[in-house]
Amino acid sequence: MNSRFPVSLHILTLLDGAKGEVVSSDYLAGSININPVLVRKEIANLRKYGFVDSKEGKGGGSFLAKNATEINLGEVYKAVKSDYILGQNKNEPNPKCPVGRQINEHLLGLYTDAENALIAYLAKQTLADFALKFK
Amino acid sequence: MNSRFPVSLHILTLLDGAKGEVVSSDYLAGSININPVLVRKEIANLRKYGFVDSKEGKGGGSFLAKNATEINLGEVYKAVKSDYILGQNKNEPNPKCPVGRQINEHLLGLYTDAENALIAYLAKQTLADFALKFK
DNA sequence: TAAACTGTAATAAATATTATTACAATATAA
DNA sequence: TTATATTGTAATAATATTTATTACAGTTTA
Repeated sequence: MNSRFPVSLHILTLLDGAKGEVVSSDYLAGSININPVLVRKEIANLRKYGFVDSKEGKGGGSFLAKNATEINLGEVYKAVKSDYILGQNKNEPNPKCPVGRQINEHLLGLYTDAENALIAYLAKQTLADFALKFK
Repeated sequence: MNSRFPVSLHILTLLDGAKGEVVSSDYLAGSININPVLVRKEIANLRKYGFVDSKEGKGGGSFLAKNATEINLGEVYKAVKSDYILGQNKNEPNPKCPVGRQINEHLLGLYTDAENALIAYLAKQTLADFALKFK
């Protein structure tokens, strides 16, 4: 499991706290304690999903492109997800076995529904709600 | 993300199909298409949780220790889970930053609730329900 | 007592993740 | 107009995780 969700949420929380001021990838990386290049990559993704925008050049950095009340955690999850939520076997199961032949199809159905249940839960909370927990 | 959940569910589905007959780790591994040693490790875990039992020696193998209607997929998930559901940053966030200092605590709260939502969904389905999908 | 298994440890190989280096492009401001 | 601070991104290296393999002792059966 990678750390893209917590890293993205950390970035978004910091940007929310900055109230429109731009924040550099170095500053963000310093709070998260990861390499700034990873932060910039993650920001590229958040930008792609319309959550943030960035300004290049000296004095540049990133800022929220939407109000924190308009970003829910289900959307953030969808923006970073890559793996199957409950894992996958990379090898092809045995097609000669009735279970092997059909399991991926049935796992996919299960995963789709399970992920929707998770997203529904996450979608109840906005970035604003999350950021409010910080004192 | 590892493949422990799909591997465990595959094993359990095969054992359900075997109707009490013992199934060898070699046979299970052949259907899943993974190494038999991994199957035996995963079976050791399923045994620890009381889902299966095994018989050593020639003609040995594993079998369900409970009725498939008494095993729900939420329990299976709990038996194999190791990672935080939405990932974790292994490096310690910056304690000098208010967000860095508190984020793990707030992520933990979020993850606990999110995982409970996922488990609640999975718990609605038994192994028997899942196995019934196979023709 | 040979054969077919499980259980498990140790190690190797493969894959995935994260970190680092490097540098072009961009914007600011002295 | 030029030095500086930044983003964007590619390439590579380092680290961590996952999976596979090898090896073998112990168990049970026939």
